[in-house]
Amino acid sequence: MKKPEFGLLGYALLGLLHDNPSSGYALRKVVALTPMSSFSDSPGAIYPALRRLRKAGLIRGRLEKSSGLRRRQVFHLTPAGIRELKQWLALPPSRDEVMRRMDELSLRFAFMDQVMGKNASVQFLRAMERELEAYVPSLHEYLAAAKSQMPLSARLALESGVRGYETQLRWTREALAAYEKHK
Amino acid sequence: MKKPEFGLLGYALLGLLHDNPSSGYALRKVVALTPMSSFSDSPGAIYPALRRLRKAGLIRGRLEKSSGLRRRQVFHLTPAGIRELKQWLALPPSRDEVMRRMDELSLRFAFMDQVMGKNASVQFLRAMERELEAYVPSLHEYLAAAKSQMPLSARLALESGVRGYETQLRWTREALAAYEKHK
DNA sequence: CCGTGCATGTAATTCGTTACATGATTCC
DNA sequence: GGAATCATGTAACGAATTACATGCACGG
Repeated sequence: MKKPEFGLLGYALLGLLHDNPSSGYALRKVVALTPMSSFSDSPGAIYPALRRLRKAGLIRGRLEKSSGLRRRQVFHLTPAGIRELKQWLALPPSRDEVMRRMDELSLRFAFMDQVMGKNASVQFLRAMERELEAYVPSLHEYLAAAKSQMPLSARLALESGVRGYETQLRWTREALAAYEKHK
Repeated sequence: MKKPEFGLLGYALLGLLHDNPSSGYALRKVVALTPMSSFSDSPGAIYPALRRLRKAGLIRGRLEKSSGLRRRQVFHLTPAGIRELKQWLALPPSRDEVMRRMDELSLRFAFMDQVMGKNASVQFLRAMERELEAYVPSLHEYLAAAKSQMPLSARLALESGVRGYETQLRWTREALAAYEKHK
């Protein structure tokens, strides 16, 4: 009996619903109109994802007839949904995530303060700092070893990736400083 | 009659095969051991992708019995494969790609010098610079308008994204400078 | 009465993932 | 003889994409 998994989109929706119970249509607009646009706002993505969450008992919908329009359903988290969201947010950033799924880490962190509190945010940032501090030097090593045999554009593309991780590390440290000052 | 599409992985494989005809196993190792690890190196990803490319006539395999091991197949691009690769590489970076698919742009650029020549690389970078110059200010606007209502971690997560695009823009300019000097 | 915006959904297809299966060779 | 490495593949499943379908209400 394996634990069911909900995609990144599923968790994104849980996070959005935690603070603002919303209809599917409203969620689509949030995804489309904010810098969450790495997700698809197509109905074929959002509505099936909501149905999966509902079937798993993580969200419940209230039908609203009031506003003269077509019936719409406002979803909110159930206690099980809150538990699932917190469990996901509590995962510390792993090496693998830092290397290949920074987008998921950003998403987790974005919800962190509201759902888990500032202490959890600081823990999260510290773990991310550790992983990045280990990963960035290994990228530099690879680059130093490989650069001489690469065409210019390939080398530059690789350097662009390394820059990204360095920027992320700098950001992590500044974010930690922001929490320090905030206390 | 719609033009068939090959996934990002398909084009990655075409790009790798352009300079180094390789077996599926060798391609898996390249994906696993270099910073191309955003792709999956699982056989369930690589082999079906190769079969699709072969069926479309973009690659051909030569069976090698020589080395005592199990029979292995070394793939190389056909003329149609080279055409398809070039057509993909010739696409100028669009606004949408800059916003949500920077990974694909990096991949295109990595193969650019070898397959299309340095002039194409410069054209590509100039277009990317234009798109980023238009996009970054709009992100700043959004951030300025929204930041006051956001919890700290959400604001910081958003700022991390903006930093990423700024870094990318700086990199683009430096890359252009590198090509200037190279001439 | 027609287009636009609000609002929800399904169908076909494609692709990736995990897990499994197979087979040959070399090293210990 | 058994583990590790080379090498290729399939099957079941899950999830996203595009495209289509539906229905209500309001403004011009």
